[in-house]
Amino acid sequence: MPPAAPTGRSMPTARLRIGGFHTGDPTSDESSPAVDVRVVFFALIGGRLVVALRNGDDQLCLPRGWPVSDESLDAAARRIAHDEIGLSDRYLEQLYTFSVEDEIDWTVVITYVGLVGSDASAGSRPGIEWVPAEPGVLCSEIDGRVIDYARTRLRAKLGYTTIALYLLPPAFTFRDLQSTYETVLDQPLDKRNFRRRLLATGMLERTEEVSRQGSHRPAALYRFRPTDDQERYLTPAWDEESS
Amino acid sequence: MPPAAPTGRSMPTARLRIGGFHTGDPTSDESSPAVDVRVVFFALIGGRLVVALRNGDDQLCLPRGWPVSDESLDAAARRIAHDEIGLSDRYLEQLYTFSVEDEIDWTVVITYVGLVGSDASAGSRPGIEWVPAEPGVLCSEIDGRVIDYARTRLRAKLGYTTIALYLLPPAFTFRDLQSTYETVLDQPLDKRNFRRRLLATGMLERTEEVSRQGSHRPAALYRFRPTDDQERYLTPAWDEESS
DNA sequence: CCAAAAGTGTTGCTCGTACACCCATGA
DNA sequence: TCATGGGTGTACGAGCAACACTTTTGG
Repeated sequence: MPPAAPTGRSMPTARLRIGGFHTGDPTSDESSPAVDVRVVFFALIGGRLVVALRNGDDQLCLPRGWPVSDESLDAAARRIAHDEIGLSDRYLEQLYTFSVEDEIDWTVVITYVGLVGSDASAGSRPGIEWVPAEPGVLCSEIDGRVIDYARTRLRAKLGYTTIALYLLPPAFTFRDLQSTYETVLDQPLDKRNFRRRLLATGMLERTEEVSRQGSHRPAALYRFRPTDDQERYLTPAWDEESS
Repeated sequence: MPPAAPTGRSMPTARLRIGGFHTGDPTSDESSPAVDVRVVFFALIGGRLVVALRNGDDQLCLPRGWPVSDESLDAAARRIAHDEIGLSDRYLEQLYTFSVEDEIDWTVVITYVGLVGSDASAGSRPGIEWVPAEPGVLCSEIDGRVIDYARTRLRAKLGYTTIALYLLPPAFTFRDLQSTYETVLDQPLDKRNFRRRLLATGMLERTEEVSRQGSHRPAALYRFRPTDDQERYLTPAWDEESS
């Protein structure tokens, strides 16, 4: 089980809450934590994996917000995606939940990972900064660890799912695809084996178009087959939309 | 993204909340959800995979509790393990977090999976019932889905980790081990291949003792090597112990 | 015609799977 | 000696990793 780790100096917000109550249990007036949702948005910019950070109290921090009533946690995460990144319809997955406490606040933090097409950085709201997703990102320690963990999971998941899709534009060359994998996995891959393996999955579809750039042979453009229902492995098929 | 899924016929909603607000926003006195932690405890009893349920309002439900201040979520889950199952030092892993809402309550539920040695059912508190972990368990619909999902994850994880360890007594025969896998995976396995594969992992250590029972050749007893630090795959290496 | 990236096959090895018989014991 | 489960080896196929040259284009 996850061994103890530092408690994290997170945000002094002033927020009190009274009454965590419970079905059947009448002890209804103890303090109970605030809840907030944070999202690690990844994108590929200039061949680097980057995350979206915004200004926090005294340093950069992950985009965040609170769920409102009548809103599932997933919906809250989607809303944050929309409000902060201007992001429409992308990949979003729950990561982990933990609690943070300091002298003032007690907060339960539900974290998500979101993937954004490389273009979307353009559409992101002002106040959002895209910084390289390497260990030691300038942000709170807690958020830094969340980012590291998110990256680890992204890497692991790239192996057995099609989520790379969400980091790429609708049409892409094999080189684009391979670079994406190489960037996220942080290791070089063999061109022929990569091509063979990806083609073997049947996820790819070659389009008529080609990408001409530079004085060399043009590259065929591919897209993902609309068979995109396998990236949900290890995520519950239920999540109640309250509303 | 987990597309909207069965909305769960739970909860018609009343409960209003205004304004999801953000860092820097001082609107601090709106309602915020209660938080509770539920644990799906699995054990093997009589060759069946069973879960621990306790009496809820009108039906069985998962063992649960709320985190108190100065207590991490993991610690809360451990406390529940101790209070409800009388469980000391076993495997516990976070599963998923979601929110539930009805006319009265708005709750964020953090779920865990716990694994219990087959013996431990004896030590469980009165009021706990161990029921077969099959789809359609008699409990609330929400809890039922949590159990199903927990089982799915357990099954998946058995493939690439050593968690089977926690469902077995300290010493066990190869048959015990194989039955455990077969029960959880719900499929028969080849004896020789199973043995070879498990030995190849190097996790097992043959003890001097044997298990004599029945009129046939006694079986060698094995135990897991104290190399038990790999079952944390896909779980963050950090989790703040507040306290 | 040159530079630069696109595209293409084969081979060896590893790992998983299928499969059947002898062994040790208690009754 | 018999019934019962414990314990063992081999052969095939699938899939992955390593590896180098030809093709097409723009300049």
